[in-house]
Amino acid sequence: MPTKDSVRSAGPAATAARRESPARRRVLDTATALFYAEGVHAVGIDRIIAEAGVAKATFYSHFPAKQQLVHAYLDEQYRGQRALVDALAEDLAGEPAREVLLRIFAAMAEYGGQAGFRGCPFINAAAEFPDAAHPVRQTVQAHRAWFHGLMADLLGRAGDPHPEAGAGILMLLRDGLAVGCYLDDPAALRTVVEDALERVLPPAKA
Amino acid sequence: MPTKDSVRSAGPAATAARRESPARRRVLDTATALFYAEGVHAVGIDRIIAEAGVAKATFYSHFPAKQQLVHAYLDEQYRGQRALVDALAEDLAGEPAREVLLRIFAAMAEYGGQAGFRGCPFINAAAEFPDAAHPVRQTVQAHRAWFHGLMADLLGRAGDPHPEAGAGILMLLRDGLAVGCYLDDPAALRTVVEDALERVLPPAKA
DNA sequence: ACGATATCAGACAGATCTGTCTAGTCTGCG
DNA sequence: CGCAGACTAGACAGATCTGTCTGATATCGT
Repeated sequence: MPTKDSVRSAGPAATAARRESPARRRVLDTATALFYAEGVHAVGIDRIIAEAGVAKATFYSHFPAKQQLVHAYLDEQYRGQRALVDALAEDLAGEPAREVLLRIFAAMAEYGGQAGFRGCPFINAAAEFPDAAHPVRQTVQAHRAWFHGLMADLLGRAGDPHPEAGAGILMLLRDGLAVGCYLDDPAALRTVVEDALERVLPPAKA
Repeated sequence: MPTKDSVRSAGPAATAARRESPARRRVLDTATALFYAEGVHAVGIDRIIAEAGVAKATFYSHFPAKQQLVHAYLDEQYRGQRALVDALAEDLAGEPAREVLLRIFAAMAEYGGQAGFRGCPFINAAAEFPDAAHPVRQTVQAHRAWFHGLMADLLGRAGDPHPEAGAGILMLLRDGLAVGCYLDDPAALRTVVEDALERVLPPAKA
């Protein structure tokens, strides 16, 4: 059996499995923390490379420009959120879909209560990128489309007669929850969102 | 009867009635358009004074620093939104409170569908200012407290048994509506938010 | 006419930003 | 050993940003 390294440029699988440079990872981790905590435009390359402990030339060998780093940051957030929620849904595969929805929102509310929570990275990034055609905005769209689809799917399985309409409402609640956990009291929002879901979701099967 | 100008430093009324410098107004109008459309950090002073047709010294004679301009921008947004919504509520003084709520949300959804809509200026500004103690963030808080209070008040008058709980939900819907009108399809959201309100609000009196 | 005030045009300083480039170091593999 | 690739340190260019300052011009009340 060949080691990963012995398989070189032998197809897409090899490409995907290629180990990530530690310098690149450090840069992306640092950028993720800073971009999220302070905003994309407020954080300069110099600061990222200083805090990541990476030389400038190294940075530019991994990312052609800052824009690509921003895009990589958001893309990773998208993949990460998806993986997290998908894992949660898989854990609850036996539960009724309505319960899965409740748990997803509960998880989001709990996450929004953690120290350092600063809202939804996609909403925040969209605020800084007005051009809807920008790659950053396209990742935001991808994230929204995924979440909307997931909501519609779960609503359908929960017996909602109009899953698409309901998904729109759950999207409102999701965005409101993210914003509210940043700007208002996250602890209070936990019960608020529970209450909202009770009013919005189709009643649990008797 | 004295003219406005003949009354000088004769009390708070005179101060409030003092005419605004046209240059200052031009600066604030230009800044409002640019900050909202492109974000605060993305727009520099040079650009604002160029597009406002104002000299740099003039700008700095009216605003000690950019921060004050940003604050003035948000403050004016806050006052403007309040005035608009209060005027709407006054127009509908005869209507039941439930109807007033529906109309407020309908107005917001319609506003969010206009070309150039780029989300809620307060949410967007908050995304760019991480420090909760910053004056900008305090204006954001003031706006949120006002809207939350208005919602609770109207819900109370609409016969909701738990107006505070309901106001939290309406806050979720408001934030979600603003974000959604920016990032999704505003036309579709009009019916979505109507639908959500029907599920959330206490039923209309028979 | 005169003085106060507002405004304009633009140079300037100092910081910071992005991105390029040079030159040297370290590491692992054949 | 010898070489290739990844990395480091930091100078540098060119743009841009905030904020200050000088000096000229226009307006307006008295």
